[in-house]
Amino acid sequence: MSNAAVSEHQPIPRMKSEDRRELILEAATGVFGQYGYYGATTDQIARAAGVSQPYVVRMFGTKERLFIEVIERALVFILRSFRAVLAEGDQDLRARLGSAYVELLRQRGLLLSLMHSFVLGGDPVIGPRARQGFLEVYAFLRDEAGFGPDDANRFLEGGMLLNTLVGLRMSDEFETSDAANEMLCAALPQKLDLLLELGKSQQADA
Amino acid sequence: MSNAAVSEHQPIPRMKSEDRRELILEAATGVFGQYGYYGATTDQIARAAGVSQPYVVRMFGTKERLFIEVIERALVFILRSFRAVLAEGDQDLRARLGSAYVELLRQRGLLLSLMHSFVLGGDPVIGPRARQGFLEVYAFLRDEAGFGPDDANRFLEGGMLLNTLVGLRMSDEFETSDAANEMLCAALPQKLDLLLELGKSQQADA
DNA sequence: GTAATAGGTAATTGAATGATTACATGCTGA
DNA sequence: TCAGCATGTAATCATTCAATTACCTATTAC
Repeated sequence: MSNAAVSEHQPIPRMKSEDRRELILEAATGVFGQYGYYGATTDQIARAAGVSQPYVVRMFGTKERLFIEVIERALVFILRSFRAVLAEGDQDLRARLGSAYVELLRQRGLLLSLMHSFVLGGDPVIGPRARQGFLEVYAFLRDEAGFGPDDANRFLEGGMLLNTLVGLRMSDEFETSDAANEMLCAALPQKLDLLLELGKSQQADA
Repeated sequence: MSNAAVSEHQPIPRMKSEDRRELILEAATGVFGQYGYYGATTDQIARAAGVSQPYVVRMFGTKERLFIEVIERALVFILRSFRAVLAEGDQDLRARLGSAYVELLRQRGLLLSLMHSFVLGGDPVIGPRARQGFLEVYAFLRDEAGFGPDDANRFLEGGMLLNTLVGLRMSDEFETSDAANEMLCAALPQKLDLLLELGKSQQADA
């Protein structure tokens, strides 16, 4: 064995808390997306972010506040992504917004964390934020994208089915069930490849 | 105070376990629908059913098995309700099935328990059951109701948005938010009254 | 250089919760 | 009528988990 510099006490570098915050939010988005608000633990999130459990709690105060930050951040991502689409012109807007929505699946857990918040609308803290977030998206579609009530509704319907199919991991059945195959093809006219690809990579994780 | 018959030891009547089972499943459907699989506790369910917590666990073995039974029972309700619609003729089938689906909201927590199972598709036990249930509904639409892939998809899209709006308790904002008002009107062409009515009664519960 | 501050963790705690055990009592058939 | 089974509960256990405390060490400002 080399004896050089073995016990040299080299300092462990530290990150700016703002960066660490972002890492934790990203990890939390993934874990909340998979297990939901109650099912996810601060310890799982901490490990996914590579920090200790107390650090997570200290940085966000409570698990509840962390979850709120996760869904508010998710909403910012969605609206930013939608506005970018809008800035590129208004041809085929519906399809391009849909496409942008599907692309958000790349941010692991983002749409699913939101979905979990949507089904907890009865919660006194989470509920109001979740409703507000949903209504912000609706307001975007109506006021910025120029959709009428029916088009906005159609768009949201498609989004919620997509979220559900992703939550269900329906892509797992793509090859084993004809019905699943057909349903996924109908639900994702384009972008099916993206869903399948992400499905495989997350199987590898687990 | 009257002294008559005070300590008369009158027996506490007992229920057949099959009936009790049904009571518990109904209570569990409501509690799981509100809090989700992880958020609901066996104690809450027991209290809602008017029995002790150990009784719930003993009857179903584990909380997980209880949840599985809840979602399988929910699916039976849905398909029974859909088949009843089918038996009444095939005019306006889409609208009548949609109407029957909304009526299922009367069974408190039924659609929401399912929705919670859908977003836990990554769970090794819940996931497969949830996917199977969803695919059964799809198979009904295609094979029994005679929908094509696109119509079936449209139907499911509408269903998932309805589930989401119910989970969000969006009806709470019906009077306070123009956007919510408009969205709900677009999403539930008929049957809006039912949603609002149920929303009020469940506010009274809480 | 050296306080002071910021970025972190190990150890622990207190409450919640699913599950188990032991026990009590109503019901039913021979 | 009474033995055996079914219906049910009180008490408790073992675990998990969010939160707290106490402490350590980079980094930074002066």
